[in-house]
Amino acid sequence: MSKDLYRKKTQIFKALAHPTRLFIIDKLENGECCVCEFVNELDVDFSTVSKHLSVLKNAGIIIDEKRGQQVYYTLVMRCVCTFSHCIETFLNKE
Amino acid sequence: MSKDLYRKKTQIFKALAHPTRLFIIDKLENGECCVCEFVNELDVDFSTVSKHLSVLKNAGIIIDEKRGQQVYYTLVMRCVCTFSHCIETFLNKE
DNA sequence: TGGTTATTTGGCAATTTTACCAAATAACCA
DNA sequence: TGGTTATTTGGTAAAATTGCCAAATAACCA
Repeated sequence: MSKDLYRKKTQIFKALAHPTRLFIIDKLENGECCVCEFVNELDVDFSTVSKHLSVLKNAGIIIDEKRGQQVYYTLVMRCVCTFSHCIETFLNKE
Repeated sequence: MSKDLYRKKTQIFKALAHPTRLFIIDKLENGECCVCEFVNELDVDFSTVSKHLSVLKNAGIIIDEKRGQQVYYTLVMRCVCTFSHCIETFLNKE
């Protein structure tokens, strides 16, 4: 496999490698959410949440749609959830 | 889900988020390898390879076994491969 | 138009990750 | 025992990531 493909794949894993971003993915598993919903549940600045969302968006894991004043995010790379659940099972065994 | 679980899950993703470590995982999909095999195929210092292996080992993704002078590594978190293939499919679509 | 709300962007200091070199350890063999 | 090979560990400078604040944008409403 090419170096470039490994680099691109790495970007996906890097995008997921943060507690806040994993929380966002978990919430999105059950359907779209607007930015304000994440801000309400996370104890971080709204600008920080926005930057985490843009990391996931740039990686192609989620997409955004503006409706009125709000921006809604949707999970497109659904297999992240499958893997995430596998990790949970794995962690429970230890 | 607890903050601690998110932190632990993040460690798994961080451990995977490097081109060299993804290459290692790919090779291990087909069975165990010794450190020297990775060093031969990667254009980095052997101490660097060793440190990447220890990152994966500490995350519980691979395990090691010493036989003679050599150390062999085996992939235990096999679902990483499934996800890795999903990402490849995803990247090919774009 | 002016004000309010929702979100993103720019900038920056603190923290984390990375890769190399040199040195340490460990197993084997002469 | 001494030398060689395989691997890990410690140290360090460079690069990347993070989270906050302040400022910019963008949409809505009075």
